[in-house]
Amino acid sequence: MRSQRLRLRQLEALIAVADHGSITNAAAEMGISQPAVSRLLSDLTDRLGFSLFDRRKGQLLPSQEVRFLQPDIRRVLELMRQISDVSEDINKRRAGHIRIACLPGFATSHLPDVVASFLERRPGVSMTIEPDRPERILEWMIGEQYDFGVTDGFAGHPAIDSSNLQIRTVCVFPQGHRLAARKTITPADIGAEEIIHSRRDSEFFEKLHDAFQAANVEFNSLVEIRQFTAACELVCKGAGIAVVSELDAVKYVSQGLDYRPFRPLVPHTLSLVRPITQQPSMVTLEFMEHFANSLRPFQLDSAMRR
Amino acid sequence: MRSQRLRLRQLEALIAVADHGSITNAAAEMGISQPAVSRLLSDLTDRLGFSLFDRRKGQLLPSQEVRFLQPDIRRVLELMRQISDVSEDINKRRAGHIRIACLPGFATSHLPDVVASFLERRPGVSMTIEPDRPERILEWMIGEQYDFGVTDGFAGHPAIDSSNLQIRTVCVFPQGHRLAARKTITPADIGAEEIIHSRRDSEFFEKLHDAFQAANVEFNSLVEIRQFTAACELVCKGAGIAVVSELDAVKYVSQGLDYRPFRPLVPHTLSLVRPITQQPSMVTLEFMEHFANSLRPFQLDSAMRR
DNA sequence: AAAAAGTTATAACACAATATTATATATCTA
DNA sequence: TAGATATATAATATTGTGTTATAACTTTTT
Repeated sequence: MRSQRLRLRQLEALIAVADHGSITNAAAEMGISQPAVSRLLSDLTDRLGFSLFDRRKGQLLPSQEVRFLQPDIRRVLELMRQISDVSEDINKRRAGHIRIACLPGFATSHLPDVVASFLERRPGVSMTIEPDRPERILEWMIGEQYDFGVTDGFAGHPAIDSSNLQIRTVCVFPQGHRLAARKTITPADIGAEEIIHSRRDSEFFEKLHDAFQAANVEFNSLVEIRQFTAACELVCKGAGIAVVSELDAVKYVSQGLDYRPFRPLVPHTLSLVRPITQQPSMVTLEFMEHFANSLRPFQLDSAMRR
Repeated sequence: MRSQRLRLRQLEALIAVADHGSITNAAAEMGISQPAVSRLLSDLTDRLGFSLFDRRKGQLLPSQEVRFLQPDIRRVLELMRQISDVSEDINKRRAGHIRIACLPGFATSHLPDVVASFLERRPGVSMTIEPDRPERILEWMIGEQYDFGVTDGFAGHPAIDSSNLQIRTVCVFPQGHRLAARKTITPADIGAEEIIHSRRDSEFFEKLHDAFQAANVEFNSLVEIRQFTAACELVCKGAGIAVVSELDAVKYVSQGLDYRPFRPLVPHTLSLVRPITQQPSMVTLEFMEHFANSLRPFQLDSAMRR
């Protein structure tokens, strides 16, 4: 016995000869010498135990046995080529899969644009986007079910790597509202209005409420809601006014919303999270950077914060 | 760059490590030394251009990128194993495909038994059986659409390798018929009966008719039919009597048919044919032998012919 | 039927891949 | 930090894959 294991090179030679009718042509096609192919085939014949070709007027035709095996062999070669191609794509960041968990509001407002612009230049890359509540997002990070998450008011967890971003907030009101006359809006300006706001147990509500107390203005609560986008919807309908992240506000301008900066600064804290244990794939890293960049225009940078 | 082409061995190592959590275990599983696996992986890393594993508390976990490629890689390895297995099966005559063309009568009478007993001991071997007219069977042989054919009255063709078998013929009649009293049956015994016989342009009809003429007995034609099996059906129903191959006659005993040898000897010539240009596969050769053997009990051997 | 042309097999050898053992280095566990 | 365990590196043997040169065989041509 000359050879033990079935070698890929032998199968390549087999197919090349089957496709080109002679060892000489196959060798030319493979870019190697004729004796090399000759030996690959003789080794393969030893290994398989049956003759591979019938010679008919100068042409080598695959034997019945080879014809029986051919489909599988071609599939192997095709798959090897594919693995090679895909791994190259991975290096060019043109293949891969990213699993994102985010707040429901994000999934419908800011994220789609970011994802679309990211995927546009990366054919072959796919994503899973799962919108859910903050607690669930954290669970998913800990369980490594997702590669990247966007949540808010994240307190920290040993299994989660996070970075917090301060997002500018604005007061939103229907277009043509009396508040449009002001350049910035303070609690005192709002006193009379009914307010649509986030949950009372949220970090953002607390900070906002503190601002009203500090200004000695009554906080006139109308609706308590989970998502900024829902607040914007209600404001559009004329139900009241709200203080939301600028990120969400800009999406509603076309739907009849107007807004002005809110003072004092009460930023909304967004948390970008990922499993700490797992090394993120290179596309994921790239996406996280892309996402962070997309938020920069809305970020409260330290220069402005004072 | 250390390695050019993607090597099968590297992929095997990758999967072994992914499955066993450490290089040491993977090496044990593969039956090679730990440094060997270590190098395979380092070469593969160079080749692919991204890191393959994340180390987490002593365990090597496949990176996101590897997880993305894993399904394809496993499929390749699975296919290689399969090709190896199937080629071994081919050697044991436990895999392969045989395409048979035969006369319609054969497909329903003798062939099924032969095929069944052949396939029984050869799991993995499959067959195509195509019943058709003799002319079509020859076309198929010439066109190498089929591996093996059974026909009758074959005259010879340069592209077809054939062997002719003389099959004993018998006179068939319903059970309890007056002819049952005789040991052998001659044209003279049949004179009064109405005869169901094969087509007038067939070689067998000609020989049979000659026998009647030689005995100076009128040939009392009732029905002309293509297949012996159909003749037997009619004889069972009491329509008349016939001279058919013993091969077919035996199948109808349980359906009320009786038979006696016919004299003079008018054998039915069966032709086993195959494409001459194509080397038959080993299973095909084996089947042809098996088939020829199955006919031996019905064959007119030279000792009896005189 | 012999010569010419073309194809394939074999021999001798070079180099790369794949394995080995021995050993250094890193990592985990207690 | 020490000891145990896992991995990487070095030196080297073996085998797979390639080369060129040449012999043997087929097919075609004369």
